[in-house]
Formats: sequence, structure tokens, C-alpha cells
Amino acid sequence: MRRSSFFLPTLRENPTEAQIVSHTLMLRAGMIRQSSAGIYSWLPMGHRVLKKIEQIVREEQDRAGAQELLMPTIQPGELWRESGRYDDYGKEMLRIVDRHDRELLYGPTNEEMITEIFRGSVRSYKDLPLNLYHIQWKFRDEIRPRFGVMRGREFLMKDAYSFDLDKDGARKSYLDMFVAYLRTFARMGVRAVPVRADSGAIGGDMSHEFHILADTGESEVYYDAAFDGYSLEQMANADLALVEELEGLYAAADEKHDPDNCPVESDQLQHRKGIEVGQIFYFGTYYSDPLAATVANQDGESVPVEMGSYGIGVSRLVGGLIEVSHDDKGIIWPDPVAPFNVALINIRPADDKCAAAADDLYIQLQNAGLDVLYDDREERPGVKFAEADLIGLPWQIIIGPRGVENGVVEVKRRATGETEELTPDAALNKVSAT
RNA sequence: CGGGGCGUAGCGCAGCCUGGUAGCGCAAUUGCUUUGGGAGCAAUAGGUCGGAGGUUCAAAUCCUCUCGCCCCGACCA
Repeated sequence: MRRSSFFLPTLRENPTEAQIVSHTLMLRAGMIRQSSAGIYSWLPMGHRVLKKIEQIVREEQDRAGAQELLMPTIQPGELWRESGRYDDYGKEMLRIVDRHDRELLYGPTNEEMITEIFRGSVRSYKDLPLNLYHIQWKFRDEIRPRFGVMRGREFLMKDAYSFDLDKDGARKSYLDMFVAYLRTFARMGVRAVPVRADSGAIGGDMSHEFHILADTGESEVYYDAAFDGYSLEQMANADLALVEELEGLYAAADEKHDPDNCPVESDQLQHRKGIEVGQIFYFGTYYSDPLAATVANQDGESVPVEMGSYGIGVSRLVGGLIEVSHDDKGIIWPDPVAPFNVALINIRPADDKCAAAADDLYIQLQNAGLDVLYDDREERPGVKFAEADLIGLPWQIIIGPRGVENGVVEVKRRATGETEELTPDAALNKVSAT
């Protein structure tokens, strides 16, 4: 993509409405634009990141055996009356009336809807276990939206729902998702700590939250420092054995933590702020009972299906990743979620030799399968460098008259600032290797 | 929902107290000069001052109402 034709409205100054760094940087890097409180448009740069994150989530859900479908954003109120949540959910649920005076709602979550789909088609234990998920926009009419996409009213969430015959099966489904979550977050290049959590209004008695550790997090988590001994690689290759190991370590959300009754010595206990990016629940027959979602067991008896639900805040993750990966110049995208692999910067487009060298390398990088943002604009070098640092692509390749004379380009790693002069071919190999 | 703050050009702001027909920086456009870390000079364009009502000869400025956004708190992926 040529920068000259890419829709990237960056800002030089900090917008006043943004109070935390991820929000400021997302606005300045031209990723999002606010529509109203807690509701955002995703501009091309932000949309690319959103899609990258979504795809990692999708791959790990598929790998865990969950099947993707897509449920609507608008749901019938009647279904929520059946579960009893239509009145319980309160003002957070956005209610809509259509032209026939039917009650509709913009879905804040999909337990009812998926249960309705399940009960309409599944009759036998032989069709279990089953895990269905979708990645869809949700709406929760938050009292006070804030922190940009981290606490928006409209947000993109992956939600999966498991169906099992019995509690043992449900626990297996739960652990499979646990594994998938460890892998998912690690693949994005961040550490997410799984902590025991309250299952809240949703009910149930087995739940974990996954937190990215960041000082700007809204939650507080406590965990055994032994967690920090696990590498991202280990997490990215997690399996059931690793989950069992981690489950044995103490880790709790604030509301679950009892300082007077904590099994971990105080010098071994970490107390950090976290951004909740995922939560998994087992809630048994909390919905299948009222909604009469039953299957026939081996004895031919109708039994309510055992369920769990598993959420990942996809749009929140975009902000969360920036919170843990930035510096005073801008964003530092982890390689797996970067909107482009490399920024190719021609600092003297008016110079024929520079233009030829840059055009040539642009084509070669693309042929190597890399996503390239090619800054071919007539701008001062400083402007281009500053913008490149702001948008935070993992690599910058700088082409200028000095280098062209010597047949080299400058290759800079955004995260470290490490810079070296390489031939165009060597630069291509270097960047391709990540 | 309670408490506080703010709405003036794309962004950041001044002007408001003490009414007199709107300004600064950045961004944009044009030209010239520049070019290895957010350039210089010159010119141009862009705002019914969030909206409605009121007071007044006259309202961005004073009064009333209203909408929106932000912050703190309680609540939440």
C-alpha cells in the first residue's frame, strides 16, 4: 500500500478527550474515530489490526474444536423473557421496538440465542460435545464508557458456548478453552494471566478471567510469582498438562482474593493491575433449564445440557496490546498483530535513483508476501520518521540518497531502535525472517 | 444516576469576567527555497462561535432551556 493513497488521518497533537495512552495513540495513529460516547468507527489502519487479532482468535478456536457461526446483533425480547433476563439485565441492555411494536434488543451476549439454536436441533447425547462460537459486535449501554475501545458500548467479542452431557464433559470443554486462551494471547505477543474469578450474575461455579498486566488496567489481580517463570513460547504451545500446572498456582481476581487466607507467601505474591481480555465460565444448566434445552442420555431420559461460555474482547485487545506495547514516540506492534509488516520509507522521492530503488524494493517485499506501507510522499524526512514511529510497524526500511550511492538501505527494528545498513536483498531476508 | 468540567476552522487553543459583527499555532491549498528526525518565506482557503429561546440598538460574550462530549464515583467483555 502506498502511503500517498492510504487513508491514514494521523494527528500531530493529542486529542483532549483521550485520557489513556492507548486511546490517544489509536486516535493519533488514525486507527479509530469516535462516533458517539463509546462507539467508534474503525479506519483502515485500526481495521487491519482488528482483523489480525480476530484471525488469531479464530484459528485457536478452530484448533480447539469449536465451530464458527454467526448470530445476529438484534435479538427478540421474547427469548430473553424465557430465560428471565429480559427484566434482570437492566438498562445496560439496549432495547428497540420495531414497526410492529415487537420488542427487540441489541445483543449484549448470546447465551439465550445459542441455546435456542441448540434446542431446536440437538436431541441426543450422541451429538455432544459441541462448541459453537461467533465473533460479533455486542452492545452494552455502559453507564460511563471510557478509555476508548477498552470500555466502549459497542465492542467486538468472540463468544463461544459449549454443550456437554455431564459435568465431567463440561469440565473437559472448559479446560480445552483454557488451553486455547493461553495460546491465543501468547500468540499475540502478550502475557495474559489466568485468575480465578467470580462468575457474577451469569451464575455457575467455575470461572477464570484472563488479564493483560498493565498499570492502566481497571482490575486488580493477585498471583503466584511462579507464573512469571513461564515463557510466551510455553504459553503459545499450551496443552492440558500446562493448564493443570497453572491451575495449581494461586491466582485470583480482586473479589476472590482474601489477603488473610492466601496460600502464597507475601513475598511470592504479585499484586498487579490488569486489563481483562477474556473470561471463561462453566454454568451448568443455568440457561438450559429455563429454556428447556435437553438431550436424551444413554437411558433415553431427557436431561438439561451442561453449558459453558467463553468470551474474548477482540476490540478491547487492540487497546490492551497498545497499553503494554508503546513508548513515548508511539505504538510498538507485536509482529503477529501488526497492521503491516514493514514501513518502507523513501526519504527523497524526487530523486530518481531513490525512487527507482524504493519502487524496486517495494515490489520485492510484496512478492515475498509482506504487507508493506510504502511512504512515497513528498514530505520532509522528519515527518515520515515521526509518523513511522507513531504507527509502530515492526520494521522500517529507509531509503535515501546516501544509502543508494553505496547500494544499501537502513533497516530499523521499531521495538529496539536497533538499526543496520544492509543491501536491499539482505534487508528483505531480515524482514521476512520474522 | 450523583458530582465536576468543556462545546469557538480538521486538531490544539485564546477571546467571554467588563456585549460593538472572530483570532492564534499546527494541519490544508498555491508558489519559491529547503530536504538523513515533526522546515523557512509569501499568499490563499476554511467558522451561521453545539442548538433553541430570551434580554439589548447590538450577543461567541449576559439569562433560560436543551443536546453532546470528557473527568470522578457506583456498574461492567
